[in-house]
Amino acid sequence: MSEPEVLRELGPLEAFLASVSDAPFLALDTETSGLDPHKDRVLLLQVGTATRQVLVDAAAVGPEAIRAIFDDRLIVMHNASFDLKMLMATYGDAAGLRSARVGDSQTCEQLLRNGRRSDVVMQGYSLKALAERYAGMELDKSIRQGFYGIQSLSELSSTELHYALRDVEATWKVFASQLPELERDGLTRVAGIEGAAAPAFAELELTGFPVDVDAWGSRLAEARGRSESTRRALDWEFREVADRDLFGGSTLNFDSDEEVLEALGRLGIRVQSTRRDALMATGHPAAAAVAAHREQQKIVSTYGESFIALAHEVTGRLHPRFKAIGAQTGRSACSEPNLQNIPSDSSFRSCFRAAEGRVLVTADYAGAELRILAEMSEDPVFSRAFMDGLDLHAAVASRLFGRRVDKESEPELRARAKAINFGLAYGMGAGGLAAQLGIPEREAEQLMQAHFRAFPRIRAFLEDAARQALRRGFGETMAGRKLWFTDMRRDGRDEGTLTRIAKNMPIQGTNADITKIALARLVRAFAREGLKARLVNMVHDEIVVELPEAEGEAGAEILRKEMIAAGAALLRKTPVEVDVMTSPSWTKG
DNA sequence: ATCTGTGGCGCG
DNA sequence: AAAGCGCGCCACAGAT
Repeated sequence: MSEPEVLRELGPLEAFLASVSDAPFLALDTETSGLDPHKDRVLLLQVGTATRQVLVDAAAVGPEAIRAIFDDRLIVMHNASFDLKMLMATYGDAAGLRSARVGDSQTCEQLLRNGRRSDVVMQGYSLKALAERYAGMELDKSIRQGFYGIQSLSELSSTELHYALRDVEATWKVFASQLPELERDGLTRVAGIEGAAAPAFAELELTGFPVDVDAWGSRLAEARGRSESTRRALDWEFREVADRDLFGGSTLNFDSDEEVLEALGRLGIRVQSTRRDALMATGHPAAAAVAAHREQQKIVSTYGESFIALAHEVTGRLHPRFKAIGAQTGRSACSEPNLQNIPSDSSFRSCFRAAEGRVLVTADYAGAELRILAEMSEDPVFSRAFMDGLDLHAAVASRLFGRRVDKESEPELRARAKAINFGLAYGMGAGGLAAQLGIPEREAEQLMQAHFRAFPRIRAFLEDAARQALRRGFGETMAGRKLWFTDMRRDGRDEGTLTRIAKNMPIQGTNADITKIALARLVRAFAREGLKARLVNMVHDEIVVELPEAEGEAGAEILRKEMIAAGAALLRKTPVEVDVMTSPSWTKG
């Protein structure tokens, strides 16, 4: 085996790029010294096609090499956001990665397999697995361990360099095989959306969400105080039926459902579950005390030490992992920590503060899912309400209850309509609606009937979505993202659950499509306008950006404009509204 | 000592 | 009081 050549200058790289200029796309891979862009770096760049690849010493070249590679070409990576994140950290803004044209063989595979049996059976979406399936190539991923912790390329063996080249070859072949399949399944557009959003997800992870660790600690201490007090209340409520420890507290473990149910039973309270609503429905103070304590414990445990310990030792910020396709609907997911389930009141949210001299701009789509439902169903009342800029829940309430309803005069009726809009739209039953509204089931039943009479298009659309899922075997969003139902019974999901998923997926998934289009447009717009704005969080229909105070106004306008444009790209008839707020800290939408 | 599944609950 | 959908994280329980 000959020693692969490692390029160290721009000239030879440009010559190589010229020699493959006929290729419809190039594949790119990197080898890094580790996974943390704030501690590790790119060591090696590999770029090429199925037949020709080169290696580039990452330390020997500058951002102009990255620009030369990307240069408005389609560049395909496997799990693109990781490579982009490392490249952004290594080469900075001058590399122009925020305007890159990107394809991602990993997300493409997720799009192709979404809900299909192979999605379940296949061992993940690793390049190794796909290379085997698509190209019959054997990749030995253990070789990659050899790169971690090394200081320079000279430590790499010729074997390791050959393996690095094979990863590019495999990525190219996999993507080339995926292209006709994407075309066949009508997924080309959404594959483009996912690729375009990859730089945005890279930026989200790289930049991180700025958090005031001291302020967080104070909020946590307050929550602990409340937790101690709810605990004392519990000890009192259960004093007759629990043993005491040395300090007079009860020895009951209130985190154990079994023990709690048993103890409640000894107090004469029969309840089937320790869910909050079940406890509250008993009307017993001891049950309410359990619910109150659990609420505090949830805060202390989920948003406690382990959460804030994730603040990065170098940046002091939270750098979560975003899964671009985290749900079968197409939604993203976030972990370590999850920044998509921070309590919505201001207690913890206000601890997310922009760095000195900067501000946060928070922008969220107003009523996104209901606008999508209006667009897809073409229901005249829903559509008219949005076109006229009306309050939809109030409009629906007026129609349902036969009199004028607005937020101020009839908050109760409006709240009912809101619960109906959100619940019934996705197949909630009369029982669920009754529980939600605290009304008898008979009344809920009548409310449902009235809703379906008043909005026949909503019902027809949802039932059609369920029917199509069974007949065609898949549901789809407005961008063509699909979820296959043919193999979903395997998960032991019953017919009812499947129809509800079928009703919900096009709506939730279209929302995800729109937000991803917006993310992609935003990073490009910020780069184009030369702003120092950075994406720092996204929560399904909300995007948070951090930028210098002086850029605040311009940045806020770009956010509004690009998010609205993203909505209009899919919703042709229904107007989209975006609420934008600028503040030193994260504010509730 | 770890692993897996479950119930519960934070968010959209 | 198993059912409106989608996540991730916590603690428990039962297993290895």
